[in-house]
Order: sequence, then C-alpha cells, then structure tokens
Amino acid sequence: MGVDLGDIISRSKISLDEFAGKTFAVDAYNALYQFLAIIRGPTGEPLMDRQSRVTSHLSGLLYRTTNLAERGIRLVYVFDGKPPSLKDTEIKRRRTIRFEATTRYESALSTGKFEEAKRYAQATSSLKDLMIDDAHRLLRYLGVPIVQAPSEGEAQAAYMAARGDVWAAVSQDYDSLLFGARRLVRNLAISGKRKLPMREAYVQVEPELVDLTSTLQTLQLSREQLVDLGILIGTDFNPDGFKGIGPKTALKLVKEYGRVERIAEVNKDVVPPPELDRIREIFLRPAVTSNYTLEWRESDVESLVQFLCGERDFNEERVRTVVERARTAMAKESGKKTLESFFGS
DNA sequence: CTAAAGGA
DNA sequence: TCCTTTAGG
Repeated sequence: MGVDLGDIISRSKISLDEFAGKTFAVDAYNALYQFLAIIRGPTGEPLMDRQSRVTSHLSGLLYRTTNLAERGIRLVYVFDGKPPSLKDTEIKRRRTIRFEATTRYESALSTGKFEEAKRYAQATSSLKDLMIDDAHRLLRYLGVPIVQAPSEGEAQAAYMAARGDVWAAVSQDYDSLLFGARRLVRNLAISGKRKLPMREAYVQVEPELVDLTSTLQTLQLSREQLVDLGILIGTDFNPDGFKGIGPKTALKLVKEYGRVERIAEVNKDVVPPPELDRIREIFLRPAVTSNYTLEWRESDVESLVQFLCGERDFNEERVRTVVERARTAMAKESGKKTLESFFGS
C-alpha cells in the first residue's frame, strides 16, 4: 500500500489550473488499480463488455486522460517491470487479501447483501495481462507516451521527476518521495465533492502537491533519513515496519538518532532486518532507465473508436466527443494549429 | 472515475 | 440552476 507518511508531511491543495502546460509521470499501475477498484456497478461488478472482459480501467483512463488534456495537462504513463524480489512477501500478502475479499464478496452477493458485496468487491481487483495490453492500446491510440520501467513504475516516475523531464510524479502513494521525486501530486483528477460509499459524508477531493525539498526542510531530515523513516513505518519491502512504531514515533527517533542502526542501539524493539541496506538501495539507487522519449502524437481517433466501440462496446458518440474536446482544447491552449505542434518537443 | 439523468 | 443519483460497459 505504500509508506504511510500522510500524518507527518505537509500537503498543499492545488487547483488544476495551476497545472496547465505542465507534464506529469503517472504511476500507471497505481492509477489502473484505482479505476478497477472504484468504477463498478450497483452489485460491485466491474464494468465489462459483452464478452465479460473488464473495461473499468479503460473507462477511467480515457476520461481522466482526455479531461486533463483538455485543461492543458500532459501525462506520460509509467508501467511496472519486474518487481524487486524483496517485494515477494508483500505481493503474497496482497494476494491473500484479494482471495479473502473475493470469498466474502461472493457470499455477500449470494445472500443478496449488495451493499456489503460492493464494499468487498473493491478489494478483489487484480490487474490481468489483458488489462495492461488494453491500457497500452488505449494510450497509444490517444497519442500519449508510455514508459516501461525496468522495475518499479513508481521509482521510474520519480526518477523522471527528479531529472526534471516531467514536472512531478503522480501517485496516491508517498513512496515517490523516498524514490527522490522532486514533486509528488496526489488526487490528480477532476476535483469536486465526492460522497463516501456507505456514509452520509462528503469529501472534497482536490489535487495535493508535496514538494520534496520543502518536506525535508520542514522535517529537518536528509533524504537518507526520510528513507529510514519510511522503513521504520513500513514499506512494500518490509510491510510490517517495526513493532509499536508509527509515523510520529519514527520521526522523533530518526531526528534524534539519525539512522536505524543508532536507534537499535537504544531501543530494544528496533531490530534492524538483515536486508536493511538492500531496502535502502531500492529507494536511493533504484533500477531505472533513461532510455525513453516523451513524444505526444496526434490521436488516432479511428483506431481508438474501432478498439473501444468495435471491440469493447463503448458508446461511439461519447468516445468521439471526449477525444474531440480534448484535441480542440489543446490546440487552442497552445495557440497553434495542431496538437502536434503543441506536444512536439 | 466521469457523464448524464433526475430532483429540488 | 444546482445538487444528488444513476448509468456507463
């Protein structure tokens, strides 16, 4: 689930307008999982075409990408490669959670408890190969660039944000900061009031910006210390963190003692795991590639329509409308005649 | 998640 | 017109 830094770092609410003209590297798996979890029908089933192929992720990807493009926001999607072997435990843990959620979902469904079913259904999401292929195709037809990460997509996106090839990394997880992203943007979507499922509560979902330099400045930490802080709380590579240590305590300990080894000398509950240095390496010297080009092309509207409408049962008028709106808005924003000149170089 | 329909 | 609910695939 990523490292739980939410309570100790400062986030600033930002209007989408301030992002106009900027480029963002999106952690694609993070986004696709969210679409898969949230875009569901009344009984908790994801959206599907006539052949029962899931389409929730395509719906989310299409609307979000075109909506943001319409506001002058350029996205590049970064896909995961092979996860580090240290992530195996976490991957197994997630599989167990999905399995249990699936069981509960099915039993709630069979007893007619649809509201309960829907709640469990959200946790059953798993990204299949076809979904990844479909997401690739959708983005290709839209003319949106894709970067294939050698390992963690979040690390690659952070690297791109660290180099300044993009303005910020986009993810719901704070790990991007540990990976060195200069800026992290969360909730990059069309803002508005959203009602929480099963509650009478509404929340204002607005994009949030986290700046790495000012975060470190405020906390009075180095990035190495931020990584150790994350390891104390728990990361995907040591999911349990340390017994009895949450964000607040971890921050205090890191500020006082500097690094995990020194904390361990004083606190018996802190036993440095043997793979401590390997975890640090994942964040501080992640496997990334500089072999990518960020080139936005004119959308291939006919291929897109053939794919989404011909193969996946989307409504043709809707698809043409959202894509066309995005194209004209961007051409207008650039003050130039074509999308190509807007996106080019 | 958004877009579109439905109610106040 | 604004806000809430439902459909979409």
